[in-house]
Amino acid sequence: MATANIKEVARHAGVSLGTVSNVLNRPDTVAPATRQRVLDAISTLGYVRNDSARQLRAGHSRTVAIVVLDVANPFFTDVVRGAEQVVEEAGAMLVVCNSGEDSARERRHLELLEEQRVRGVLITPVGHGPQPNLDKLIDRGIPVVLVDRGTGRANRCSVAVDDVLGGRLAMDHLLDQGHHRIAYLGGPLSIAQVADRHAGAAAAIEERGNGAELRVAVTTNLTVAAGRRAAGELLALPARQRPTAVFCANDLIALGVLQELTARGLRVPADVAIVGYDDIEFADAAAVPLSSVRQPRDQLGRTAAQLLLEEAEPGDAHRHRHVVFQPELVVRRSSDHPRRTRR
Amino acid sequence: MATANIKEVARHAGVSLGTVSNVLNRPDTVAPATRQRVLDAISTLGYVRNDSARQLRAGHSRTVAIVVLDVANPFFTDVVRGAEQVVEEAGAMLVVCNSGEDSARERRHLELLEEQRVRGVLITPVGHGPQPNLDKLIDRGIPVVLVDRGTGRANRCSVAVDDVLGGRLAMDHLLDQGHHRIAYLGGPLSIAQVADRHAGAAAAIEERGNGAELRVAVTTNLTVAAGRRAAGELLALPARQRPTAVFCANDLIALGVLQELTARGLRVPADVAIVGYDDIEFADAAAVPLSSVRQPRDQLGRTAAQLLLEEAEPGDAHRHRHVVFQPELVVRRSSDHPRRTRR
DNA sequence: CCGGCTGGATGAAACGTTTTACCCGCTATA
DNA sequence: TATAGCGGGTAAAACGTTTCATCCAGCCGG
Repeated sequence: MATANIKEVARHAGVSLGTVSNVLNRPDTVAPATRQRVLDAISTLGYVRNDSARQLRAGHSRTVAIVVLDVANPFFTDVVRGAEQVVEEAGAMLVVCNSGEDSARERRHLELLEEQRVRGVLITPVGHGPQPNLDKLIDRGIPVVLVDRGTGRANRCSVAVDDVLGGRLAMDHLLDQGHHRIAYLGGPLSIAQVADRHAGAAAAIEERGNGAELRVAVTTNLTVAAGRRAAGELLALPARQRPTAVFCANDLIALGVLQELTARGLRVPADVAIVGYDDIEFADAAAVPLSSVRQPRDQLGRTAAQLLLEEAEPGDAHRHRHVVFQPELVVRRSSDHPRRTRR
Repeated sequence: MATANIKEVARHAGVSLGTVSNVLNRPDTVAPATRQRVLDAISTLGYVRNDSARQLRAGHSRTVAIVVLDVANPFFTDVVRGAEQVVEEAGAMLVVCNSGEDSARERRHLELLEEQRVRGVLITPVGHGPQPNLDKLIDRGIPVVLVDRGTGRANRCSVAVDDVLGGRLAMDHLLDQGHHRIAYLGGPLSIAQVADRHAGAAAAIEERGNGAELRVAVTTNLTVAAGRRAAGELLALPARQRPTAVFCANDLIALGVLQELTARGLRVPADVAIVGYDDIEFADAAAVPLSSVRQPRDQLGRTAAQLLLEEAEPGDAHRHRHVVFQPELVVRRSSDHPRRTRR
């Protein structure tokens, strides 16, 4: 069932091969009558363009790749959706590759993508070190845009969200509500995001905390179970040292805290207020809807894709840009309970 | 920076173009000395195979596509991970396409994939009707495997999970625990999965319920909020008509039920037992860990990919198969509380 | 010494497009 | 009337592989 090719279409329509190509690519340059004959031939033969041949001629494909650390992570799925939208509008195709935090798989993907002569690559690289693979791609003239990683590099564009600002927003809100003893829960601090969010929180309290105190409890990871444990430790403190508000490095921790506090008979937000981070889908559906810092994830993807397509555009010199988005605080019941200020 | 091609490599190594190709594809047929010369040339020139040309010659690509209804849905992300594994082991590449439940986008994806001459397509089609697009692909000789949909078709393979059995498992478990008044919560019934799970539950109670009663509450959708509302309605019943156990069509509903019951002062599982469906990540992390029916999602993906690759294998006639997996009940605290049987 | 075989290498064809240079007949303009 | 321009079309080259038929040199058995 060898699929019909352009030559057969031409023969069938009684025109030359070039004309068929014109019908396909520049329909307005061919007379309506012939155009119709060609279209008829195409449909009766069930002709389908052969993209390999097309790419071979063009020198590059019309696909853009995105390499994510984990396809199952909601952060990345949203980024993918955003990127997808832009890429498809541009008539290209987005292929999603999963490195699974494994740099060997990442490298293998990049090699395959290079063989395919992809138009460009959006990527959140594994790790934070130097990236010879990516440099190689860039040397070859394949545009690369970094997603949520290492904003500084000169030879590529990047998009990211300002985690320091996110920490600041959360803390400002808690201070506004009149809290004075506040805890930051999350870890390990080797994760850049965890450290940045803490830095923002610390800065806010320094600048306008008016003597408020920030207690940091480092967790081993960012899970619900870790949140429960951390909450348990807070509860072990004597009542008047106990924080009246906690800011968690992500929503999973926050949900764990919420569960443990509730189970031990404390009321949220009356006894303890909680603010999470990421605004995952469950934040709104929690027993007490969770305040959280939301990142514009799909916009991250959209912008990354736009930068990439812009860079891939032939012709005019492209200047690399580093776009930083601002997160946004979503206040829900878990922290919506002003306290009378007592000092 | 036009990338070096095979001809330049040949010139650089002082051999013919065909020899380079042999080094790449059948290294053992070329003498060690020349082979080494060629490899050196390849590395000094930074040569990278051009996949378009290769595909053009071969007539088809080495990629397999999976078209899912929603990239962000954990069900599909797990299926993708499973498929990915198998496909990559076979040296091919998996591209993930997202139809977003939109049949126009689905069609567009299939068209593009056909232009790319993909090796095969794994797909959960939008809707349940006839699928002219897929039939067209199959006519062209491109293997298609259906995922979690319409098991019966003769001209393609399929993989699915037995939802009727899943309903049965849940209900058997609740009956085993001594429950007599049980509710099934979920909807709309137009969703095949919701209907099948109910059918299984109803069959179980019919066969061995010994007079037990199944009350069905149809919800408008499968969300936490719907679960809360449904739970509220159950609570409105007079205490002795109130079910002592609920089986929910998915975990979101179940979580909603859990929240509402807890908020109204009922204990789970002492007052009301709950069983969910899907075993999402949060099931285990809920305030009361949730019993749930688990589907072998990644195995679904793995098997689908295997069937596809088998069918794509040239040569021997392939017989289409329909593989049905059995779900598994995971018992956690939310239903682990035997009642003394009173009649 | 010859015929046949073999390991190793070669050259050219073929895959299906897109693009470029070119051609033809016609009309409008100087 | 010569010329330029134009709409509509054609032929052929080029893209980078893979494969297949061919070739060559050396070797072995007879």
